[in-house]
Amino acid sequence: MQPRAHVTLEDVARAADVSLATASRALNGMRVTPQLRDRVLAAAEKLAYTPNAHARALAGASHRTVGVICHDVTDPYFAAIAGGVMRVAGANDLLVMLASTFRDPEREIAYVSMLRAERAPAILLIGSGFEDTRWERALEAELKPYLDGGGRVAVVSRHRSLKVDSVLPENKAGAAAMARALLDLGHRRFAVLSGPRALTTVADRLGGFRDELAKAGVTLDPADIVEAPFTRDGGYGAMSELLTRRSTATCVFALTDVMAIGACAALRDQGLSIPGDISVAGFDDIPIVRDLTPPLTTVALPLQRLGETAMELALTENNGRRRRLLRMGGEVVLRASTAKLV
Amino acid sequence: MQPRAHVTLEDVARAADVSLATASRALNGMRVTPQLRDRVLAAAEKLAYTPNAHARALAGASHRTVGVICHDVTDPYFAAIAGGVMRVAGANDLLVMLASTFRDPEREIAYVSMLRAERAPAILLIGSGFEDTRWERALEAELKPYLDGGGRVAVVSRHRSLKVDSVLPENKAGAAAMARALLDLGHRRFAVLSGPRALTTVADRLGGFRDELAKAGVTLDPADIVEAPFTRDGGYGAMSELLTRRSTATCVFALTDVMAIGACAALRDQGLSIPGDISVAGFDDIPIVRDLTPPLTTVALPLQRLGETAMELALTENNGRRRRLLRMGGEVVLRASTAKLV
DNA sequence: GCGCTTTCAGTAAGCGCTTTCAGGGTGCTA
DNA sequence: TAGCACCCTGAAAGCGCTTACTGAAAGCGC
Repeated sequence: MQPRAHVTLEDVARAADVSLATASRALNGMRVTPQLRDRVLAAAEKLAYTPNAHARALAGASHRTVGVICHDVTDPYFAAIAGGVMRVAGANDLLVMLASTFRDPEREIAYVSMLRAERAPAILLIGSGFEDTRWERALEAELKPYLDGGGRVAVVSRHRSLKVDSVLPENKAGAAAMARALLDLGHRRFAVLSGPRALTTVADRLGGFRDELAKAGVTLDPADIVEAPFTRDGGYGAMSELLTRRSTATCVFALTDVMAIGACAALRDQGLSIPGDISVAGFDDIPIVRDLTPPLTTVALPLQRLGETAMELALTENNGRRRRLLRMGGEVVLRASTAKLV
Repeated sequence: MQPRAHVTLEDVARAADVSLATASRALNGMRVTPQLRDRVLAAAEKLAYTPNAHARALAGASHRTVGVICHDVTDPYFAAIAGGVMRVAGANDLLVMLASTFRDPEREIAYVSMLRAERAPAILLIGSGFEDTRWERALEAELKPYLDGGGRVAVVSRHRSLKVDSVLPENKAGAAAMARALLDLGHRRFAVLSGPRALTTVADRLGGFRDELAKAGVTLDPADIVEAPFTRDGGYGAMSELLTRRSTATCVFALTDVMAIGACAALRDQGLSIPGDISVAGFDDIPIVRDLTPPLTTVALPLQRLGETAMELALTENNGRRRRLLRMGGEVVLRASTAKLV
């Protein structure tokens, strides 16, 4: 016998010989005579009934799937933050819909639109905004009606003009602190492995680093700044490029740990020792970096907490006033990948 | 002015002075007089209209969100597979809903139920099944009606009794190959860092390893098998335990790379050298292991392809006959973490 | 110019559920 | 025993959209 495509509430009601309303109430735990309730539950069980979430959502029941949009789930930085988001979501009995844009602004907007269509109660944007006015406008155009409709939005990282709750990692101050720490170690000649200029995170970290160096009278040679994708291979390529340029830097600052890992691989492949020949520092403090050899000096961000906090912001009312959680992390963690210069 | 909670198709139709049906057709690209279509599109744009996905799904339009359930997104193994899934999904214009069960069987079933309720066109189960009859029954009970209703399911890793399309990594043969490779290096005394016995993956890898050793007349001392969670910290703990037990093993085989990473950290913390004092091997070949020092010997699995293949299986018709893609990966990659015993 | 097909807009019937509203028992008070 | 308040159940009205089906106008051949 070919089973019906979908068992509906009506089937259950008929099997239990009650009305639709009673079946619905029994299934949702509202007041119903125990006898009837048992009949309904038994029928539902026997028919392997699953409510149609769409019908339910359409009929007004609030639903429990929040959307999280990040740049790349395979990047440990986002994975760690997503882990935090999911912890809090799980504790609140929420499903998480995780989407990966692969850093394509268009796709990011498409995802927001999709989530809006799904009437997700909350949308979390994890990851840097783009310094791109056209994109900002489009995103805002998408978000505005969503917010007006009662949707909740929270972002991790800076978005220039978004009027939403934000969790802001200490990118600028953290990079500045790193500059100071590296200067303290005696370094004077630096190279930076940078990411795409269009990301606000890049602007903040690079700016913070450069400005702090400038305060100490150290300037960053433009030839010592290499731009590459925010990936392991991006870091590898950028470091290789730097080596072919015969940079005289004694210390390389990678704007993310993931890039730093690639940089270390490139250096190893060239037979250079870290920190003997050159020091390497990163940013983020993703879990793996303490297991590297040498363990990586970096700027620590409480990644999991970033995610947890964002989710909490999205779950609590903000009464229309945007909240900004600043000063998340930013302490320099000196490990063995950076050496003191004598 | 307080905007309406949600702009509906009716608002658009009214603004464009056409009927609901015409508005719907215009928005969906069906044949409509250009003049009317433009009016509808302009109205939709002006009102920032987004169709309600639930209403649309309910009204019969197929929808484009597939569900992926994995054990832990923060684990690079799953992240890599998920990356593959998303690549194929993206190419087919599908949204991916990624859920993390944190290895809780109950939660896994809850997620399947949820996805079923959402009427997702496909569900992907990434990660080992549990050797637990009760759980299997429950999962099957959930999946059966879904499949009967036209849902598509694909799994990565072995599930004992699920009649669905499967992508099967070479766990057993891979572990056996590793045993042979390690024996060839001259090792005779092994320890294994194992995961939860309830996982089929554990049974396969441990069994394959042990059986192959047995063929060579080498037995695994039960005291040299330590069971711990499939995480970095699990590996760290298991290795520490092994050290306090004063195991005489010359080589440690961790059932996953992630555990191996933890094991290496534990060894380093005890001042032991790899592979000088002890050799370490893992399983999976997650991207990071080649950047470790020393790089890790492991059994290579084409992680991204695993995910891509699973998604492809779910997207193509199987005409009711389950397909099983075997022999995915399983080659031993010898790196510097294992030494030849003289 | 008439009757035919063809084209395209509008009307209305659901999709499966929640929830308001009304009605009919029941138990209590007077 | 009549009257009232309660509590439950059932009928029915949507939620916002898609898609037959209907019907009018326009194009065509003879």
